Formats: sequence, C-alpha cells, structure tokens
Amino acid sequence: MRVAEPTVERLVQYYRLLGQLREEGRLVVSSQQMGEMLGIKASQVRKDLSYFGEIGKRGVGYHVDRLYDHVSSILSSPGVWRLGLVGVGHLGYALLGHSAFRSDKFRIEALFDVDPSKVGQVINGVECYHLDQMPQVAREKGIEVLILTVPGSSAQACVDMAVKSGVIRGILSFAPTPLVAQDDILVYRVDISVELEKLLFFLKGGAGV
Amino acid sequence: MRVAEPTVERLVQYYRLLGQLREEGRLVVSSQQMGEMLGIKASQVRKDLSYFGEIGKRGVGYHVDRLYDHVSSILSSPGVWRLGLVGVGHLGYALLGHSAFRSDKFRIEALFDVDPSKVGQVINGVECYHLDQMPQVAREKGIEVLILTVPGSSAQACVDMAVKSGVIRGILSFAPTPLVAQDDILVYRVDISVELEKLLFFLKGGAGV
DNA sequence: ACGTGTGAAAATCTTCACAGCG
DNA sequence: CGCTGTGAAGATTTTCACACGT
Repeated sequence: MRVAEPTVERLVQYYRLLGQLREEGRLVVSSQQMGEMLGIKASQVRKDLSYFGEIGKRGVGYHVDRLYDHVSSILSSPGVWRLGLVGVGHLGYALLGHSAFRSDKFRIEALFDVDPSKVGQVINGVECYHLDQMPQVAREKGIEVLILTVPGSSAQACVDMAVKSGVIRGILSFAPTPLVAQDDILVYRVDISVELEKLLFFLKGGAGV
Repeated sequence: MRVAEPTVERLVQYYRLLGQLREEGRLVVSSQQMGEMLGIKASQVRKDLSYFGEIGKRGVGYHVDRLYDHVSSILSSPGVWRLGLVGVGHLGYALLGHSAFRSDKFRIEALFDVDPSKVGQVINGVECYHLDQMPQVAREKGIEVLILTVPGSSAQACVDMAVKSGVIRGILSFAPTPLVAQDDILVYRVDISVELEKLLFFLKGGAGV
C-alpha cells in the first residue's frame, strides 16, 4: 500500500518522541498522549500507525519499545545512504554540523564547491572537491543523494550535473528556485523564505491588500 | 475569502518568477507557461490567481507587470516587520546572511543568545542581546516575529519567553521539536531532518521494511 | 482561435464514531 | 471499562472541462 507524504512526516515525529519516551523509561503510551505531545489528533495517530499493522493493545495503548522498533523499521533504509553536500557556504557549513545530519542512516561522504580556498580542504572531517568533479566522485564513492546549499542561480546547473552523473537518485535543495529533473530523480525542496512569507501572510490576517 | 496555505506557497513562487520575467522585459505570460517553469499545472495557476479577481486577459494571458504588482499587493505587509533571531549558532549565522532574509518586507532588529562571547557583539550589523533580555528588547524594538535557530532542547523555553513578552505574534522555528504555544501565536516550523527522512523514505521505495 | 475563469468532479487527507478486543 | 483499529463521513486541495470574453 502507498503511504502518503503527510503520514511519513508524522512518522518521523512519532519516532523522535518514542525515542525520548524510551530513554525516560516509559513503557506504555496511548494515541491520545502522543497526540497531545505532538499537537496531532489521537485519531490521526492511530490511523497513521494502523497502516503498518496492528501494533497497539486495545484497552492499554502502545508498548513504547515495541512501537519504537516498529516505526524504526518502517523508516529504515536498506543500508547507509551516502550523501554529497554541494555548496559549502554558511548554510552548507551549518548543515554539516547540524544535529539533523547526525544519523547512522546516512553519511556525508564529500563536499563540493567552486571556491579554490575550499577545494582540497578537509572541512568538518569531510573532503571538499571541485564541483566539476562531482559526477566522477559521486560514482567512485557511491553517492546517491545530494544536498544543495548553493545560490539559486547555480542550483539548476547542479541538478543537470547530477542527472549526467547517472548515479544521483535524490536531491534535497535549499535553493529558492524551481528545479527540473527527470522523473527518476526525486527532488525535495526546503524553501526558507517561502515559510517566512507564509507566516507573515497569515499573521497579517490572510486576506489581500 | 479564506486563502489556503498551499495557495500562498505557490503565490510566493509566482511572485519570484514574475520578478524574473519582468527583469527580462517580458510583457505577457500564460498560465501554461508559468506552470511549466514552476512545475505546477496550468489549471492550478489559474485557480490560484482567480481567487483574487480577474486579472488575466482571455485569449492573451497575464500582463507580467500588472500581475506582478497584483501578487505583490496580495503578499504585501502593512509595514516592515521587525524580527528577532534567537540562537546565533552556525544555522542562525547562515540565515542572517542568507538571501531569503534580504527583503524590504522585514528586518532583523536584534539577535539573542546565551553565549557570553556573542552577547554585546554586533554581528552582521545587528546587535546581540542575552536571551534573558528578549521580552524587554522585543517590546522596546517592536519585534513581533521570532526566528528560532536554537537546539531542540531550548526551543520550548524560548517559546514560553515569547509568550510572556506579550508582543510576539509569530514564530518560525528550525528546531526539531514540537512546540506548544497559545492559539494567538502563529508557529511555523522548518524541520530539515524531516525533509531528509521523507526524501530517503520515498527513495527506498515507500513501503515498510 | 486562444487562454482565462470557474463550477463540478476527482483525488487526497483528516476526523468522526463505534465495533471489538484485552 | 479503556483504547485500538477502521469504515464512513467530512474537509480540503487538485484537476477537469468548457463557457465566455477578446
């Protein structure tokens, strides 16, 4: 069965929460309680979890350890993903050290930039190559996913290179530009300014002018 | 009429695109063409734009300048928003210099941190205060919106302070934690690791295990 | 003839409400 | 009894299809 994107988004949150509860030594949790802690309706929690089989106990709730392992296996990867990070500016550097990028599910294997002062350096324990070498390095190192933290003006060029490399399957872009790629490359975007604009739009009241 | 969030998200993209087209000196564009450039269906473009009145010309398309001004006024703010940025780590610093934060719609008026080596400094042209002073500084400077780039462990504490300040109306958080606030404070979240997890989930094929 | 504007249909996502099991 | 699992209802968002103005 196909799992919807909003469901996956929430699964990641359940996973984090369960990790915490597990550390606190909690044994059991109900959909109601999870919902309250995450700002999600209990019925939504139950529906999300039910897509992957009956894992709770009626009249009791969910066994924290068991549910954690279960969600973990849903989100698990076949192996360790190898990532490349393109654009070692402030944002790229911030992500390199960011807690979101500390996981045993993936590893940043290479950096790419065009700045001669960065190429050849080892930054945060990862070697930086010239962008031109990206397709080759990606093939050599088995990199399948790219994080783009380049200016909008060069984002599409990076995507085109990724396509040509033949090995990149997914791209997470932080550039504020639309990207076109073949259908077999999965592109996700995090657009910071859009989020800020949305916030301000609804703050001012939502209507026009 | 209430405007849906997905619509606002696309409006921001139309706005950017129209800005480019305008600079290129283009006079007219169709919903079909805008859609192709942004990866959005033409019918969706037309529906989004039609919420705000009849602005296109049948048989012709949209007049670029006119549509640009129109979308601009929809997204416009009553004045210049004053923002505070909490947490001047790598990510906070990156955002400070980020192109997304260069706009005449808002201005970052103050930074906040707990690190003594940052408090009192002027970073990127903006003064950094101790987090404890946030409610007071926010009131003095008319800050209504906060950007949170703090570790997850302190994000909720920042929200609580913001609530107590009495003047904060919106928060954009980059922390990977759920946040609870009163209903009159609008909270948006950008969760980088969730986006990456989603990408990897659908890359591996979407199903469980 | 062409491309917008828009009701209506379709698809997607969320919430309800309750049967059923521990 | 309490809480899950789930079909059905409801809400929201996208897509279709075509009437209409230029």
